[in-house]
Amino acid sequence: MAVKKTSTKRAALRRTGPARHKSFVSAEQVAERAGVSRSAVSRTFTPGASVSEDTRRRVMRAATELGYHVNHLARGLMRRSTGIVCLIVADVESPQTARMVRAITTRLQSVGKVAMMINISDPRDDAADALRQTLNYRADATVVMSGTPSQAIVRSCLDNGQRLILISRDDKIAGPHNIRLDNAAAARLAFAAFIRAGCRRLAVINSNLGTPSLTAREYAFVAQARAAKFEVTVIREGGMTSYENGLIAARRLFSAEQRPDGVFCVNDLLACGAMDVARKEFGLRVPEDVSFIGFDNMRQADWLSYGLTTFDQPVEEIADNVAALATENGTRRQPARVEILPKMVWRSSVRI
Amino acid sequence: MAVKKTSTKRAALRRTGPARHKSFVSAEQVAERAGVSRSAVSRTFTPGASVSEDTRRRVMRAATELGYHVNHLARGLMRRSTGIVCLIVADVESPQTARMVRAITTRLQSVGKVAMMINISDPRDDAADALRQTLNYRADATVVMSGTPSQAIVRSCLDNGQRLILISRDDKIAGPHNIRLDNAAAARLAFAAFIRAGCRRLAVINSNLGTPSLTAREYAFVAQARAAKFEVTVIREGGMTSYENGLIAARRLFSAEQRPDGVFCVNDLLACGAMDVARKEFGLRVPEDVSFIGFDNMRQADWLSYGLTTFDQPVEEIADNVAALATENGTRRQPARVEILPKMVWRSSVRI
DNA sequence: ACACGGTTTGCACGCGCGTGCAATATTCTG
DNA sequence: CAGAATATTGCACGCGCGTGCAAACCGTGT
Repeated sequence: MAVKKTSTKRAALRRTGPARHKSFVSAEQVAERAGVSRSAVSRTFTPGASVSEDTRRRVMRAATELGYHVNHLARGLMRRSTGIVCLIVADVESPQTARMVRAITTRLQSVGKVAMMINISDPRDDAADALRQTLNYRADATVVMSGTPSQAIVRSCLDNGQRLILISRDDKIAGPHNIRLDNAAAARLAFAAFIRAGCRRLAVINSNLGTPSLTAREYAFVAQARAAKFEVTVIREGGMTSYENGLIAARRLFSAEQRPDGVFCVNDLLACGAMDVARKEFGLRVPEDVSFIGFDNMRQADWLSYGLTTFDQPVEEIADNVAALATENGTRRQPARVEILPKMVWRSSVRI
Repeated sequence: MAVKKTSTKRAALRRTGPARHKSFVSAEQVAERAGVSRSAVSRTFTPGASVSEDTRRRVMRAATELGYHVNHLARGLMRRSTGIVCLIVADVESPQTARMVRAITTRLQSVGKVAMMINISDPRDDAADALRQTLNYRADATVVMSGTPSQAIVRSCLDNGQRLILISRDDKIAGPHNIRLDNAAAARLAFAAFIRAGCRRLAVINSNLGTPSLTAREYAFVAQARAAKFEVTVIREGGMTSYENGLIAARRLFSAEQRPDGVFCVNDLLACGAMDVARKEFGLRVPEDVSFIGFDNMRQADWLSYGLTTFDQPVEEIADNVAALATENGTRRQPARVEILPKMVWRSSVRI
């Protein structure tokens, strides 16, 4: 009884106290108004708990009248799970990344999670600061889409029981789940497509970023071509795989004596830039004079001005995997390794 | 002394107990290892608190050894602020939205906040579910970039003392902060530009979305043109202001007997679609045969294939305002009303 | 030796919530 | 109608943390 009294006093104090600062409604205030114990309020908002229909109604009424909303932070303190999933990303503005973010956040919401987004400025960053944030907010899982986390911080996440999902991080890091694309296989398909189209002077456009997955595309293409006794010009331009660097790279490429007739770009942004230079600045026709193949299948690849043949990153499938890994509860022995073969999307930038 | 003992026992139990489930390290475990009280640990991680250099070092050592990370959720329970800012968005994949999201999340991080992203499926949604999430996580502030929140849920947020920032929501909602663009002024500038270019047959391309800001652009343009005795064709196509709807709208527009020679598109995506159709499907030259003006200044507007004259949404300035409003602590009497005049960006899609 | 001012430390409480346990209310069975 | 079985409720504790308060400590001056 004494306890009840003090609690009532506290609640009353909050409403009329000197602080007067607007504050969130607590379960205790709802309980007081509904004339029940605080437990009853908790149980009303806990699916499967034992509450009579009568008290549930009274609680709900009081809750809506007061504008009560369960505090997920406090709830996360009790339950094992906070419902938060962190997304670590370097370039949300890039069309492909945005596409992936959309797919993942939407999918996560549909399984009752909420996405927290953490930007890192440099894709080559080790993302340590970002992962620390992740730990600070006790995220159920962390999805790393950019950056190459160091072994130390990865260990820290894993030791704390946090699920870690790496997307397209081809580095050899032990522990976390991994979702990757078969970049090499795609690059070999690209080479085959150029040969079938009759291309003889091949080129690759990449950036100096040095991300493993981008490098894998370049290397596999070059290796396959060299094995078939083809010359390949490799151009790496700038620090990001941006449209602008595609422009610059193409200018260098087409200013050379021997102009290539088949250009593999490690992503679509570079490809769009390169195609624009080929057409607007060198008067070349695509695909008659030069063929292009990109990677990602970003929305713009399908625009009339480009019609870019490319490889689709199946973002929905990736999102499904992320959601599954983020919500699974049974502790598995082995980290998952999902490998997806990107499908080639034929458009009009390669001769047939 | 007795209390100390039980707490020690608890900590020991956690490490070797039967649960064996990996769990996060708590301040108590750090305290035990460092041989200090838990308060000392708290104070070590609280800037400005009184801790001697000696204990601070010992705490830090124990913390890194154990892999301790302050639980921001529990901290948010005590402090007034959780550090979370919610972003409510409908179409993260749209280039302009992605651009804004990048600017805002980056800016928020630089002032010590972290962004939580909530997707809503339909921009016409009232975003009630999303705002409830916001309240559940006790976000310090909520930024609404899409959707038109109903007065009821807005009230609920405000009553709970949550800051609410609306971006480009021109609806008349009382209470929240508002950051908007002067759409009407921009539209009038567009009209003036067309006239100076010698355009006589004007048109507007819009969607059926009916978002107030989009509608404002259309209406202001039409009103200005009518006032100057010009005919204006208005085409509204589809439910979203997408590239694809730009294609469809332009096909209708240029199939008419009287082809327009100046087209104002309420955003850049529509404009790119429309330009592509004009050039590829109707063989028109831009800007010789027809001029285009868009809105947003998304990255693609500057691509060689488009060179679109448009109005810049100053995302950095908007992000600055958001960060300022999200962090201010003094309770202000009046909600802020920021109005920004978008600057015209001249490229090559309008004759000069 | 003592007093005094300043710094550091530990205790204890509360933030808002979920949940095991025992007490109580309700329904069912014979 | 008694007694058992079940459904509901309240109590009390703990989740991990910040912080006011008083005790303990340290150095200096007399």
